[in-house]
Amino acid sequence: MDISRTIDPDRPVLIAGPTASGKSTLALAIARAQGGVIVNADALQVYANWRILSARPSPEEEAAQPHMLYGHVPPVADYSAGHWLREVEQVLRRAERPIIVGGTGLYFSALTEGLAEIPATPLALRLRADKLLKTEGLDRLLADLDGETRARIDRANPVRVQRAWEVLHATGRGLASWQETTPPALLPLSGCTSLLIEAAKDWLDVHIARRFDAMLKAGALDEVRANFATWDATRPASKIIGAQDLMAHLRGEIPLDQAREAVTTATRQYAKRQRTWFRARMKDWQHIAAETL
RNA sequence: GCCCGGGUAGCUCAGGGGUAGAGCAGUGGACUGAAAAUCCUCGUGUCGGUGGUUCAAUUCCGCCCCCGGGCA
Repeated sequence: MDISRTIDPDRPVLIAGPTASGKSTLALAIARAQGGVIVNADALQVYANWRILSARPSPEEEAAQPHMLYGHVPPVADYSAGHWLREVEQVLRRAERPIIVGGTGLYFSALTEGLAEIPATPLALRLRADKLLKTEGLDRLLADLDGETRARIDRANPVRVQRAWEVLHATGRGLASWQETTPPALLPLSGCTSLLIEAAKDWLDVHIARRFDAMLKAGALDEVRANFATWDATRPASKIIGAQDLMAHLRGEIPLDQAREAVTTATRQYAKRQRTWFRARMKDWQHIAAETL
């Protein structure tokens, strides 16, 4: 872990990598060696109710060095890449050198490449879009879009189509037009030390399985149980890997080893998607082998 | 021992005289505000073994092996 010797202590640090690859540990090591505030760049670790399942640093770790944007969002809140970016903007105003660490590729792209400044979709409009998609289908939403946007988005992807529809109806302006006027990035890559942890698939698979077992030992089932009463499957926070399957187990629908199988499989699939994003979008980052950390 | 039902892709299974197909898993990819989300692409495997019938068998028939279940 002598990597910190090669890191400029004054520059912001970005650490990305697939789930279970050791990002948080590396961030903590750098912070210990050089100081700095650790900033979360993981879409699920922002939620207050999923410390264990989201593999958030432990209370001890969070106390050992300053951590920000961890577990500060209630599960019922509206949250997105835009919310995160605005929060990071505030954090960057502080004096300490940030060490931004997480697995959400979109967040890093928004940070280092910029994000269109589009007003939030009002809830009522979101609900209208949900209903329209359900009752009239994707083609109906597509038909409403401006041609430029329609040409740019993935028309087979309901979530992308709905997003474009919502933007157009909320702002009167097409998504493509908004994206064309994306402001400059908050933190361009050139000003950072950017580290991308890479892990061989077999190595990562083992670590994913081990980490899930560690989560169980740490009380993952209790955490899921604590979320029973307020559970709402449609919320983004409920999409966390593991919650659905462990709930099924707690309800007696599947045995634990079946839940374990489902959770580790979903995690492997997630890691694969992360790898695809990183390969395509983080070519210029400094690559570090997870095995050497 | 006898009687049924099975043995087909890594897994679960569908199919059927002209050498086979789904779901899941896996692969590669996309992705500028739900991103741990969402979407797209990719399917050759001694069709349990062995004899036979047939122009042609994974498919029909015989025998054998294995796995369920039932009867003794």
